[in-house]
Amino acid sequence: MLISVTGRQLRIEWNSKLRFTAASAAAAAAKQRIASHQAGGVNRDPLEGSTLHRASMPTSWADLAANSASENAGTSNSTAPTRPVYVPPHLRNRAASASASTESPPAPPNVSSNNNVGSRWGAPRNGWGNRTGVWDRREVNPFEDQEDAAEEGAAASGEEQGNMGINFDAYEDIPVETTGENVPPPVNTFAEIDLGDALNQNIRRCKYVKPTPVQRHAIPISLGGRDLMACAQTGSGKTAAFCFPIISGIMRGQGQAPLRPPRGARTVYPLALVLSPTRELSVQILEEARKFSYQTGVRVVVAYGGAPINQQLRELERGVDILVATPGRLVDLLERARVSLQMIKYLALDEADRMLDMGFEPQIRKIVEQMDMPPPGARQTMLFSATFPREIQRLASDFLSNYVFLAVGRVGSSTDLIVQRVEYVQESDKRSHLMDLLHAQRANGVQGKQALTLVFVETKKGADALEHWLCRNGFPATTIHGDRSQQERELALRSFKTGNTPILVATDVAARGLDIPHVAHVVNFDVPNDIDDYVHRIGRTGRAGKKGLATAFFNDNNASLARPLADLMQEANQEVPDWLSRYAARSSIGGGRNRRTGGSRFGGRDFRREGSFSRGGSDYYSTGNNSGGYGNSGGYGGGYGPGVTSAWD
DNA sequence: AAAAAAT
Repeated sequence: MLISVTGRQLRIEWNSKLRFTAASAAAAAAKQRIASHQAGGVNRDPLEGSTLHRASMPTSWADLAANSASENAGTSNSTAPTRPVYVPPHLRNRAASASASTESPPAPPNVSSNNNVGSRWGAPRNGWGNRTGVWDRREVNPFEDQEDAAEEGAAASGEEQGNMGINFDAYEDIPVETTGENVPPPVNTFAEIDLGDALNQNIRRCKYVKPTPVQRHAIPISLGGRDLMACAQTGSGKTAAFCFPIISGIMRGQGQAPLRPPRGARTVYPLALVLSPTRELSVQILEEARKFSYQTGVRVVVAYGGAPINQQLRELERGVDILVATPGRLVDLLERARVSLQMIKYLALDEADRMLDMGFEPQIRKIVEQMDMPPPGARQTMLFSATFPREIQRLASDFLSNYVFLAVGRVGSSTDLIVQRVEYVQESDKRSHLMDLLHAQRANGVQGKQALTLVFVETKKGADALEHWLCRNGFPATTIHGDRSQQERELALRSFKTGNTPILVATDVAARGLDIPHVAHVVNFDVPNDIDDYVHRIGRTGRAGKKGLATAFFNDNNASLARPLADLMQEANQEVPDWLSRYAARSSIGGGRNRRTGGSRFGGRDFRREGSFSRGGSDYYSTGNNSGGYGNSGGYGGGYGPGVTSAWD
């Protein structure tokens, strides 16, 4: 006890000292990085990335020694300060699988006496590096529920297990196109890709039989070391598409990394960063990533606002390889120097258009460009966005290096998975109309877990009011919006997912990315002003290839959406009511400012091509390479032949 | 105009 107190005090003292050196070291590192980058010294291929780290590492030995000394001061088995050794995750886990059941598994020789292994794995007391083995006993089994369920009822098929049962047939005719130089060819199966045993096992546990279109294309591109700009929505298998290459890359331990940079002892150095717009989405990504990285030794940690920071700091101190974060909280952590981005090899931006809509561009630019993150080319960057407007194009050219552009058609765009209905409902009739729908649903016996209803409203107050009203009228409802505490939000989401309150009233906080199985019906109680928001909202149903229904309450207040809505429905082979067509014709006179840009069923297209078209030159990106251009499903016998070209006509 | 996000 005394020792730990002493150790703590010592660490605090050292910390303040180190803060000074950390700043100058970071500056030196940045200079060095820029210099080596300019000199071409940075290895652009992460698959042989060892030079990357060496080139960018600060080498102040004195600071390292000081750091080691301070870390060792409070512990009993310390010897002379040793050189911090990086042990890649695949080695960390080696002892684990061999001796998971043993009480005290043997430690790899290079770890055993290393209390200063460092900050990435956090405080010595908690980090794996300090324990007798590398097995993280605290790693909870993310598949527990599922395995329990499987034991109880052996009949539990994939289909029964929520989003595990993906209807792959629905994906078959999703059009995909890639552009860029030397695009790595897509794969048809996970087996074709060398992701490693541990990851393959997790893929099996997830019951993923076959990669989705975005995965088929994106995974080889990322494994090939290329940057990626992907137009795809959540629900298309995006999370796995960026997680698999990251986890596999980290496990390969590309680049014997190195000495721990001299920085505050409590600074952590994640290898991968995933940015997402909302807290709930971050949590969801975390949960998926934990499944994928189970027993790989790769640690995933989440950081977001609205929750006590201390708990997140403790989690970080236990070590982090992949950090999932919302921008605000991450900036906070960076400013406190609790997180350094120096070691980032993978950067993934999820729902980038959403993040810009929410005004995150300054934070994102700060994180990516103004802190200590390696520059494009020295890291691998994946940018995901449902749409591809000018701002995203700018972001792409600033953040990415020689990237591959990948456009995946909307899930359900070419099938009738989501039945869209638009009903003309006056503002004052909305509640009773909703009640009618809910009664009808109940009468049809569609209720309970299998039929969750998600009701979107425009305002937070409106959400609360509607929730109350529904509850009073015998429909168990809950609500999620930005005025509720994070705890309330998470509780509401859980209660909805479990079917406890099968109606969720939500603002746009829930519009994008959230994957809730069994949402059978999305009601746009208030129609959004932006067609993209509409697309995202209805995308909460018809997930993973299942059928869904979307009903919109439309009235005179929504005139501006008439045209894009009618167009969209037509594209999706939905029946467009006559009155809506008339509305659309009337409102289109003013000019289609709200019209979708880019290709019909895709969120956008590679603007580099448009650029080359408009310059009148040859189409650089689609000629003279092995895979650019329309209908680029070469070598990929999957069933989307005709769909690809027609989607662009 | 509203929503989200750091405190």
